[in-house]
Amino acid sequence: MKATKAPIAPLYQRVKQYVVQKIESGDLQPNSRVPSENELVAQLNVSRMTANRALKELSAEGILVRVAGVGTFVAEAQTEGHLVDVRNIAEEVRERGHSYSNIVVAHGAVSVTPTIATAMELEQSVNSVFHSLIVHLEDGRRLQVEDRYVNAQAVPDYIHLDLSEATPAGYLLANVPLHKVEHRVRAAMPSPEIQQLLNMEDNVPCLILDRRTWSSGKLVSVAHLYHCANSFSLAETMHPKTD
Amino acid sequence: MKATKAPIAPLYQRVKQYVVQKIESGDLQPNSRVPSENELVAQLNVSRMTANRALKELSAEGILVRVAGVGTFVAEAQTEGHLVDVRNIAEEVRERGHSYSNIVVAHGAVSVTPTIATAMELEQSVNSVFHSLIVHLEDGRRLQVEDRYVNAQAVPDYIHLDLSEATPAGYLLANVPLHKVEHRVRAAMPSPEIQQLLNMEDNVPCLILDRRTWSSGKLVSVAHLYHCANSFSLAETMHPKTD
DNA sequence: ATCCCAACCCTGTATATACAAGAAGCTAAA
DNA sequence: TTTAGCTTCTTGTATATACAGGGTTGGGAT
Repeated sequence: MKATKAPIAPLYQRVKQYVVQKIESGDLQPNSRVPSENELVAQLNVSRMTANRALKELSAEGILVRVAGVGTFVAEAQTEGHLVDVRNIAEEVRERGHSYSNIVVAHGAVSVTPTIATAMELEQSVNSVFHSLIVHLEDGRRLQVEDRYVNAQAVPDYIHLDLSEATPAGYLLANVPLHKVEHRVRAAMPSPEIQQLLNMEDNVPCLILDRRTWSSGKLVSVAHLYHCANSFSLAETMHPKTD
Repeated sequence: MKATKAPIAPLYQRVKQYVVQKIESGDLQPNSRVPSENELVAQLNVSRMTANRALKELSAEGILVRVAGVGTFVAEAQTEGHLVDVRNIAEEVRERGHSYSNIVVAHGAVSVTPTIATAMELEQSVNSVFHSLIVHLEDGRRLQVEDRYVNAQAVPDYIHLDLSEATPAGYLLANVPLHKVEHRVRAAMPSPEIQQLLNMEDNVPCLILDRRTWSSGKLVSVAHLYHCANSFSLAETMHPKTD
């Protein structure tokens, strides 16, 4: 064909976008059938190879599932986090091309309990820490509950953070040099509160990432990040050096 | 009746293999230039589109880096601190000063199901893989259930492994060079079989580590490692570089 | 000597075409 | 009724062709 004047984005990317739009708008639900290559050819006036590339890449990205001889379908939402990185969840979501939003359940100072004091390596004289409880959403879907405690001595301005503008992780990464990080991954059944915040069905476990960060030898923050195990896993691929 | 066909991998995969071999053999070092699309056309007698697909996919996998107008180069090997080591569980237990033992539930060849074929990236001609199901014990306590599938073509001697003497991970680490590892951590409720093998109470989730290993571009083994979430978690501490 | 431009090689994108193979449904034969 | 085969739709692979645009290099004009 003679089309293609000054394409802002490559054609195959616009085809991808066309399909993604239909998914994100709710027009196409998980497991529903997406247009076949030949249907995209007819609808969008592109060649089959271009439609093939678009669907193939969306399949490689885990957005779609293709079955030879049957068709192409919307994949079950299954988010994959990174094992190693200390990342800002808002950035991760946006990098996947999705929209980020959050719900702030709590954000203020709380008095120290023995459990908190131990986890945060606090001295006896400290009797107050900051606490935030936030639900992070990806395309409106409840992805993560962040239950975070912050050392008020180390980051006194944390309490003034506007959580509609920034995430705790983003703020801390930008304002406190990171000297040591401890990660722990565990599984557990959700408490009723967590279950409700994540909209989880009964009898489904949580995958929990506990993260503690230090700066200049002082513990800065403890975060418990809860995810519904049905729709979240942590993954990484590495290429070891050949010995 | 089917006509006699060569049960071989698609051409673009063989081109990928051709390039990966050169890298893993040390023939091509990081940052060195790999054959251009047109050079592959001449060397392998394939079309440029096929060479393009091979290089494009290797680029997407992080093996190569492509620069328009310049060429294609071997990517720097990424080796950083990882949450999950590829370790031998028997060694880990003994390093903790405890006694290691195991129960072999199954060890033999099984026929390939579609699920297995997909997970193991098997070609259609392959209809049998090795399978082991082992319970690993630490001081008599059931620590981990290892549900492992091994590519029989890649490691034909695996089936003769004496599991009372060695673990699958130990054997594979010692006998197959490791070129790529994929880890996935997830949580799920145990199947009745897993629950029984781990002696788990009701309503307790599993923490599951899925590990896939490749050598010379071929998938060698898929392992599902099940742990009782009440008594197991994954942890790591790291010291980030100060930027 | 310096600067500009044309030639050339590289990757990136787009199309038309072709055949193979998987899956499902319909039809006709047993 | 059951079964075997045919048709048709789907994805998967492979090729030839074309043009666009980035990057390098070298030659020629100034």
